[in-house]
Amino acid sequence: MKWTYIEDISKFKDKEVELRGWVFTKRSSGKIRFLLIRDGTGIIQGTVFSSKKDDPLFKKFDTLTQESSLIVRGQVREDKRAPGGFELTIRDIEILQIADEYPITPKAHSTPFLMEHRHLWLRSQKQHAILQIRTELIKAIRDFFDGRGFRLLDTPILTPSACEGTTTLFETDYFDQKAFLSQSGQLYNEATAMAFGKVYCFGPTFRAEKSKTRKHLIEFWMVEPEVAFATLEDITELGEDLVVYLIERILEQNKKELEVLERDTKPLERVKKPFPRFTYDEVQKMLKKKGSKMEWGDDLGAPEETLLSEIFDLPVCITHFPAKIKAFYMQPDEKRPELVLGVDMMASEGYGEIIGGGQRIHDLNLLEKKIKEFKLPREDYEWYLDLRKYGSVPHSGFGLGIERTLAWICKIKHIRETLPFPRLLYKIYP
RNA sequence: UCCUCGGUAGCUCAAUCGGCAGAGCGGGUGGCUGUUAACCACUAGGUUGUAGGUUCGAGUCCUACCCGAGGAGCCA
Repeated sequence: MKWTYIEDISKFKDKEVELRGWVFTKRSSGKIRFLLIRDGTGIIQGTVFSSKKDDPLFKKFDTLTQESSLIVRGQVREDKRAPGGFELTIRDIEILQIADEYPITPKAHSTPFLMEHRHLWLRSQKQHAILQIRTELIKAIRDFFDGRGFRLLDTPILTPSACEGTTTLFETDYFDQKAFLSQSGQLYNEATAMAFGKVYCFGPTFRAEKSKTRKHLIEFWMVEPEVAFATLEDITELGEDLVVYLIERILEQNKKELEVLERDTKPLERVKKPFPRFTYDEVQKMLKKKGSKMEWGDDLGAPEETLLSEIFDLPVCITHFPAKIKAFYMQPDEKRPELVLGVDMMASEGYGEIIGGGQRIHDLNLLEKKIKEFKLPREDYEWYLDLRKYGSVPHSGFGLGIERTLAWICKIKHIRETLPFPRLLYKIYP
């Protein structure tokens, strides 16, 4: 008999199949019993009928507990009464293991309890749907960049120095030296961009920041493109194209999952180019008018992000930030040197910043000056300065946070559900 | 790191003014031929986060600590 996955079940109408999976739930009603089987690709209801009370199949059924592993064989039938439209008439049950009393019941549980059982929570429908979208999102990101001729060139996770600040870095031993877990692949990306033209890296990022909010993770994933010769304008457009493409792909490929999550897809369907685009000056004035306490020179806080998404129902791009609130490598605006050519993209529906990037300094003298101003150890940046000595060109890039993007697409409250095993402030179990 | 709230059965919660620690779900047993978080009956299940204090008496009041949640700052 053919081993079949539940997602392919519609191809086997009226055929005998073998399913391998786990007990999702079961119900019994005298001489008919219902078994909901999940195999990772879907859930199907199996039925056992018998006129005999002591039928051996009933006896087997009765020993099954939630999440017991098994192999079932039977005939696929179309049945409108069954969730999913197809049902399995069970002929045989082969038990692999009878599960202990399963901690996650079909009733309500608190988040702390579920997080303690994250390794099991992954089997629940909603969590399964989110992570299913995650795998599609990652595939879509790869397809977007690969389709545009970008080269995937991953940057190191162990790095000899801080890219930006040192307070938020995880430190570890590297033989007799110190090493830090990467906070961004950007500086290395700039080197590979000068070698390959347009590149991206996709990997985990580590921030020892003691932030405890629904938008923060200690370990998160980021895709970072970097393009030689690109300006702020070019890179902003690339960011828009990427986000539009990702939303389209998920809407196409993950209808079932979005339904499980009860996600209203209308706000996502609206995500088309061009996004509203403003300079920092304009945004600061606009928000001030709406009651924000943000002064010129302040970064946007959580209340400002909420306010922005109340005004616009599309993601918003903000450019030309005060140099003081951005990183040392940001290219200053020619007309107003107190500003830098950075761009942040705020997701709609209050999800906040998903993209941060901009144009990088390509002038050697200016970069040297900035390194001094930011009191960075020059010896750590010699290789980075080399990029400005040997054929320097204007170039730009950005980073897109995978988990924040996914939280927005799924419209879930907390970012911790967007990856299989989130690392949160002080929390590293399981 | 700061502010706020919380910790009672395996889980989710209740317990009036300080006065016998309870319910639903889950588990077990039995019943039911179409269940959808099935239903009905019975049943077992407790060091009330930890340590100390006040009191005739503390789940409840006080002190310290531990753990968790929400929010802020910072960021993607």
